[in-house]
Amino acid sequence: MTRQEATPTHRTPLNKDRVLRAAVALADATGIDALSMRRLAQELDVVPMALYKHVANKEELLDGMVDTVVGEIDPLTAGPDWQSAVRGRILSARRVLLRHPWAARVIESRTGPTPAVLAYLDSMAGSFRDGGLSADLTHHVMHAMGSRLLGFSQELFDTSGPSGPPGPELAARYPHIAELAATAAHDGSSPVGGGCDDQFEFEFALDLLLDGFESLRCQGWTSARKA
Amino acid sequence: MTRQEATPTHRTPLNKDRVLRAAVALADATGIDALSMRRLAQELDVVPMALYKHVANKEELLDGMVDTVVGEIDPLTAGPDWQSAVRGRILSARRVLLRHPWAARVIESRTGPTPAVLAYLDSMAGSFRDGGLSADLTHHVMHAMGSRLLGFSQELFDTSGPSGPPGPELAARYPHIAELAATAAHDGSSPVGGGCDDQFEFEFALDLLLDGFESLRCQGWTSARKA
DNA sequence: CTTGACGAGTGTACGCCGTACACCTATGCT
DNA sequence: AGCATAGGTGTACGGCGTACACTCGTCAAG
Repeated sequence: MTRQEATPTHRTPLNKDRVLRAAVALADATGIDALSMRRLAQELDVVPMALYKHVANKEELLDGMVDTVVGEIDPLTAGPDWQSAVRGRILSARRVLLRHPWAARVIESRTGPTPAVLAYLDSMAGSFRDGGLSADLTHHVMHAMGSRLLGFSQELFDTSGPSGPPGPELAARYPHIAELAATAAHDGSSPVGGGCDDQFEFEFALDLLLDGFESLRCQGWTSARKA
Repeated sequence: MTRQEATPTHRTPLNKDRVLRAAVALADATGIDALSMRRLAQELDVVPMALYKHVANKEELLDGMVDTVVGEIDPLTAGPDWQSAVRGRILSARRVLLRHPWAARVIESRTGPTPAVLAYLDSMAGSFRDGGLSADLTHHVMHAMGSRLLGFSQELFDTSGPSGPPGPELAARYPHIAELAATAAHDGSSPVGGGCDDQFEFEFALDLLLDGFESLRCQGWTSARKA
């Protein structure tokens, strides 16, 4: 009985890809805070230290997770103009980020770009250049877009908090915020932006920026700063 | 010898304010990752658990730190038009955030707004309203500004990384990024945005947005979405 | 067939973290 | 004088990331 082909003592062996995908799934299911090396190992029926044969440390695990989700963004699709091409890709990125709510915060926490992110940003820069923006303008435009390039704006505060009714004393202390909440409440909302149509807000800012870029391009904008 | 007035066995007693200010100082000096309850207690010559008489837990400590730095933002100053008033206040916020580099990430990590942040946002909303923007437009405008309202855009990646020379193979793989880096390199830069003039990039996006808002206001913009 | 290198998974252990809980002690009011 | 209270202490627990030494199955070379 040296062979144990029938007995399931042999699990399919680990590899970096399985580790990363399990990590993404675990973060999707239980939130990024609950993702520890120990919990992840447990999920893979393995002892914690086994993970370290496939990722150097937790930072590298997080980097890999970022690359995994960035890899889910749709490739470029041609559009009638540069703006709609960029717009479509960014909205695809947004859909990906909405599938993985933890990803935005993890991306922000990385200190350096990972290969998949670099590739994505590179192709984005290419879209701007192809659209006729100068290298100079493209540079500033990429900065101006910031994390919106990756499909999210940091919402400043959790838009779906359990914040109850505004309360009159709060309205007295923060009258303008109360007013905004009231206008948004027409389609179901809570005090500081809860219940807003996030998708609308995202596209509002995105289009404002894209329109601004196009207008700068038309007028041959160039940065006025000199050496 | 029941009195020990001469002996310095009595340290000036702790209070929430001293704790918060020590925490801010420690984070400024050693970075947010090095800020632990134990290190902070040590800094205050106190046993770790003593801190919990003044803050409920670490989350509340971080909330208090956020309020402390937000409180450093200059109050509103009147300007010739609403845009310069808003612009000035935001640039003040930016200066504060640059003094406390850890603050942006901590603010992003809070799940709900703290009182000082609410007060700040409220007065910002008031500036937009006073400038003639409708409550509706003000709402979307606040969202569009996102964290820029508080003086920072998430730079997507550390702009001052130790990333060495671009390297030709990197330029081959990411040609557009290399091109942007090259144009930025005219005033000292590194590959992915390192060495850029962050202040310029920030104001570029800020002004683009403010100009867009003003133009929407002039044309009496109203959100097209209906019930 | 033996051997030995090697890659994958294991087990133990260390030092850090946040914090619950019981305790002490000086202060100040009744 | 008695006592409640607020502020600081000490101990302890469970969780974290991970260094380090190990075992064991596989497979190529001799």
